[in-house]
Amino acid sequence: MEERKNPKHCKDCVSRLPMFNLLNDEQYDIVNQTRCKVWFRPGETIFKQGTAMTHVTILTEGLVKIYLEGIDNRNLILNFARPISLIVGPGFLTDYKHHFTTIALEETAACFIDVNAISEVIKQNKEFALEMLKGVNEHTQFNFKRFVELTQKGMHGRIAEALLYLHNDVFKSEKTEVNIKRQDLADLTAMSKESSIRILKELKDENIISVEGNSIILNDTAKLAQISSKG
Amino acid sequence: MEERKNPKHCKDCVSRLPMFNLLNDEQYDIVNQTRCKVWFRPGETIFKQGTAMTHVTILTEGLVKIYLEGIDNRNLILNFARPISLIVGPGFLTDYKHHFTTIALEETAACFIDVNAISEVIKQNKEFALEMLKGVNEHTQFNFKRFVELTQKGMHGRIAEALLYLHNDVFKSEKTEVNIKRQDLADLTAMSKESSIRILKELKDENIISVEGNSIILNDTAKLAQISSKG
DNA sequence: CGCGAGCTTGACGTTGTTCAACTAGAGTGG
DNA sequence: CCACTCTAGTTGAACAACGTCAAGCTCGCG
Repeated sequence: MEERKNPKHCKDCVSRLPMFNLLNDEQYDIVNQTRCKVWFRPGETIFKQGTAMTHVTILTEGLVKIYLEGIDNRNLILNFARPISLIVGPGFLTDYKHHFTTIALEETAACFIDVNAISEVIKQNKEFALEMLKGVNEHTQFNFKRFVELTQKGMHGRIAEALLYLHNDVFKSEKTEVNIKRQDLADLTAMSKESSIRILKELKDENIISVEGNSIILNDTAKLAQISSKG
Repeated sequence: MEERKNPKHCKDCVSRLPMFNLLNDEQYDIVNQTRCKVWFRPGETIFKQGTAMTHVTILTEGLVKIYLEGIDNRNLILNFARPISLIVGPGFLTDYKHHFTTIALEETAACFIDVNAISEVIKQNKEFALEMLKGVNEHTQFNFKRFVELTQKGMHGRIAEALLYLHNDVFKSEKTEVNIKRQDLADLTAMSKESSIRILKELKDENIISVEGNSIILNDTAKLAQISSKG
């Protein structure tokens, strides 16, 4: 069991992405040769914006936040990622630099694969190449949606949207509970930390959510969806 | 001459993108079979957000604006495109829908190529596939930059940035003159039309720009760059 | 105990939007 | 030719949204 969690070879890994099933043995070897797995503690940086992109990252355990380092030390969180996710930034095939920073929020494991190995596999395997492009396009769709939200919705709508995103896509539990720091919520919704706190307080006063520290319980997701849509 | 501008076959087209030089004769035939060229007048919609993406678009003449249809009839302009540009939205390989609207601003010609033909060529030609992915990643880099600007800069910075973008990437002439409607400038910078007008007026009063109708002359690009960077 | 990081609150100022009114120019039909 | 209309631009005043600053708070941890 532990052997399969931390296997000798990629093709025996239970934490592999569906798209890796498209590879044949030879292509698995190419990927496996340069592969290395690393554990990160909460708060540790996995890779930082501006540095050289020598590897692509596969998140196999934990939780990370992915964000743009903006102006005057302000950040903009693009998304959170859960296993199993392939993290390939837009520096791939272009300037080979990281265009966002990735930080572990929980105990997190990541496999690193040399970009040249990935390029080689893409060249050898058409289906893999298409899946790669498909993945990038899905991310772009997500970004477009957020682009509109962040520029056109008011703060209440943005917070509501963010809470639903955290619930549906990041925490996904039966319980309607999400866990996030105030500053991260602010960076996710493009507002100041104080504003995010104030909106949370209002939602709490209306019993739409309950707050206890970093834990936020969504009592009324329908109401949140309504707030989100009307701006 | 006119023959080469409107040729019988893609491979004789002078308006083809560098990446199409990677194709062999057979692959050119695949692309050419379904190709059709259409002219659009200013204001005409080339394709609209939400409709099925049956073709990819190659802009061969003119100028278009590409924008997201947002909330309450507000739009967000992603970018302007000049020939020769391959326009492939994030619906490609995913839901095969258009995720943005494209409208001609000048007399514009576009070639349409069936998405299946493009998929087939991508599968057959590794280098072409890599170029495609590279192109998408370059767009993503551009979008990230704008994402930060629109959420973190003040109105002055956003207008200054927009004017420099229009000058450097869209109009590109020796003259420091750009041409844009007030509403489009507002949609490009995520503000109201009235605000864009007011900022332009301030810049005009400081002699940083000159305005005559839709024509804006950038008298002091250095100053604009400075305004853009300090927010 | 004391320290530091994150959270909270209120007061205040700034930024940016909305609304309404007015203007200018281009096209259209009588 | 004029009246009419439509669109785009412009302006000011009122208002709402949002950020900043400063202070005090809580809680875990050494």
